[in-house]
Amino acid sequence: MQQKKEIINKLRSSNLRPTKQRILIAKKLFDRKETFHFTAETLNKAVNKKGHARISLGTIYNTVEAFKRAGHIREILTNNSKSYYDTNIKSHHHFYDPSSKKLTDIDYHEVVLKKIPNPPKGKKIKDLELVISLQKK
Amino acid sequence: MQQKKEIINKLRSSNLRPTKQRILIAKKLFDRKETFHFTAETLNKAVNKKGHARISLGTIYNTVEAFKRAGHIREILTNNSKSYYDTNIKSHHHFYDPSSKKLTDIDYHEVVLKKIPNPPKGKKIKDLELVISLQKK
DNA sequence: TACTAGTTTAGAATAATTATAAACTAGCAA
DNA sequence: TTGCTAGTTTATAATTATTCTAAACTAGTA
Ligand SMILES: [Mn+2]
Ligand SMILES: [Mn+2]
Ligand SMILES: [Zn+2]
Ligand SMILES: [Zn+2]
Repeated sequence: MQQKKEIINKLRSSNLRPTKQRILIAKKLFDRKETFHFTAETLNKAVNKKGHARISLGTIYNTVEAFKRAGHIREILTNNSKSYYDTNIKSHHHFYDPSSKKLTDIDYHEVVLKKIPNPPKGKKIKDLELVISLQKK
Repeated sequence: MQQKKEIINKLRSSNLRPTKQRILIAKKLFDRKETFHFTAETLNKAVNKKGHARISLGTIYNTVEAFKRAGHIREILTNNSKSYYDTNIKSHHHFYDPSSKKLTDIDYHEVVLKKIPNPPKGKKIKDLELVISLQKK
């Protein structure tokens, strides 16, 4: 759970002015216990609930991109037409349920890779993501 | 390397009429030594080179979808805005180089998973894809 | 050869995202 | 405190990838 102060610091530390909109979006994203997996659309819905000042969709996109560049969120692999983002920025894996289009975290240590191939010449591994797609049993 | 006959059989066996367009696309896709990773756009370019009868982009999309449904190609995980497809339909993994946006196959046996988590209740694993993103060393 | 269901096509429609440019505001300085 | 300005937000237009539509075409069969 992140206080407003912390959120403002987080924004300042990444050279993002703590505007009303960014603070509200950051609260929605980071002021929660569990990891949040979202798209621009779901974030927009979450943020533009009754009782809040309305935030334009443009700002949703701008802010998601800014938070991503700043490393506060990461984009997840899917083969959906929409981009999916994750408030869990640690390297980790996912279950993907195509029927609900929902992602679930798998902790990095829940997966043990006994053997992986060497990266091609001149390249090193930046990240390693496993997606386990599910189906009805 | 697939002969025209084989290609026609492949189409027939999946209830796809072997039209001029489908045969040409299938040749481009399957009549080659290595795995082919492509998007609708790259396939369209490959197929609509000089010397060939022109195939509409609509047909490219229709055919890719039909081949995918028939199991002749599979869609790959990326976080690109375009859909990526693969002529390698065996379960396998990929290196992804964000700078070139190119995928490279990793044979299934090049990766050994020593431990994976149990799928949630009522679900089983349909597929398991690992993507290793690369960066300059 | 003629029929018909399936296919192709150009073009329109849709969906997600990005660009534009005018109005607004956070942070700083006079 | 006020004014300035660079950064930000917003509505709206533009772009990009993909899907839809419906008319023209054709593979397979009778
Ligand atoms: Mn994708
Ligand atoms: Mn994606
Ligand atoms: Zn996650
Ligand atoms: Zn592959």
